[in-house]
Amino acid sequence: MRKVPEEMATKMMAAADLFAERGLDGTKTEDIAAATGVPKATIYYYFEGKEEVLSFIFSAVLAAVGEAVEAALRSPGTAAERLSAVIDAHLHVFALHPKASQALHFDLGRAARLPEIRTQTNAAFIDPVASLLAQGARDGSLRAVGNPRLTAVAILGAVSTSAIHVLALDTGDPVLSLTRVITPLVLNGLRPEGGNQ
Amino acid sequence: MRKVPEEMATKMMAAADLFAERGLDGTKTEDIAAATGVPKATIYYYFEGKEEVLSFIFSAVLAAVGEAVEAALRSPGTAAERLSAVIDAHLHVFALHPKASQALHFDLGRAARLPEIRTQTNAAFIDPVASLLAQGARDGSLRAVGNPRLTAVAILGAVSTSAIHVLALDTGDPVLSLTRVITPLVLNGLRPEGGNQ
DNA sequence: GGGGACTTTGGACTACGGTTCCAAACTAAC
DNA sequence: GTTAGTTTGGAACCGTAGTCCAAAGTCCCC
Repeated sequence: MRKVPEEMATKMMAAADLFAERGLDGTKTEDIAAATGVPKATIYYYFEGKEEVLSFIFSAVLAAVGEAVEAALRSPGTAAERLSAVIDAHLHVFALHPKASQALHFDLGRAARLPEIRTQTNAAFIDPVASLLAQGARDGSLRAVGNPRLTAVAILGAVSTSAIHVLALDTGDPVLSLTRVITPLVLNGLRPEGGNQ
Repeated sequence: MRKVPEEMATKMMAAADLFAERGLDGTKTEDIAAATGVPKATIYYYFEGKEEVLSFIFSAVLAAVGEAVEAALRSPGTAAERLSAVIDAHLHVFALHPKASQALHFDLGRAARLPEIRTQTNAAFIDPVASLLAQGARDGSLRAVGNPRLTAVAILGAVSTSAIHVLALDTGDPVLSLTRVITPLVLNGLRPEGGNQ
């Protein structure tokens, strides 16, 4: 993949709508060209194919998740409080890029087979949350768990599955309100023995 | 879709491996024919195309989930205990049909666009769990939650995302051992106010 | 202001694979 | 033994992802 210029990158994000609506294979390269205003030949000049366009969009979303999560990690407070901030940050990205997020979730198989996407998912969410869980065990704000990484994956699953669910239902429910469902579930779930909040 | 005879149905399940490995589009109809031993023309006699083969397999898995969950629902005990049984039952299905489950998760987009699959997911998991949560609030074994349905979706997400994660990593970890990660997370997360287990 | 390197684009073309079609053989029922 | 349904190989059709190319445009350096 050639280095994608700023303007091209912006235009390409319009393809997220198509991918979210119809999936990668339901989307013709011509459609991408039409939706983004970038002619097919030009798309192929920059990308190896439509799968690479998809992964380009995914990368952008994952970068946004990564930044949001990182900022939340640096917020003040106990590990438990920061975990709650991370969940909110994650939900914010869904709210900000609903179509791209849906595309990411729906073409998960495609995505998961791309190594950079996999490492980016780890780096953006799983690693930070896993280490946060370890910190929580140390500072006493969270219960120690047997497998922090798997626990992080479970949290990721809970957040993203329900966010996608809400986006797909498309009742006007703001995704952010999910925090009222998820955060107590997770924080109580990881509440230190005997503790109460 | 014509009524699929028993033997054909059994053979077709072999296609799950392909779908899990390469996804629907990475799988050629010829490959399906080769893997199942059913010639292409015969496949087209019974199914409208490969997407219908996929959805046939998904339906089978979801039916298995539905049965397992229903059995768990009928087990004795408080709602909390039955919720724990439901999670185990769900994990059992992943352990029993790993490839088909992976295919289901990876080609989720395809699946989610098929109305029967969507209703089957609701019927097999979301509805029962949501009503279990309501029961738990009544029998006092679980905290009352604002939105039982969304909470059920979050639980579903936690279970399936981490199960897929374990299956994909393909370290010999048995999927069933996930119960030690998920069940405490969920049950503590839904523990009634002030209660301890 | 001319030349080289890179970018942009239209349009023709290729190749692959999903799907359709068909006709011959087979099976089962009555 | 006739009819209805099934099974299959093989050929054909067709849409579309991806390739190729050549003409034009842009940018920068001298």
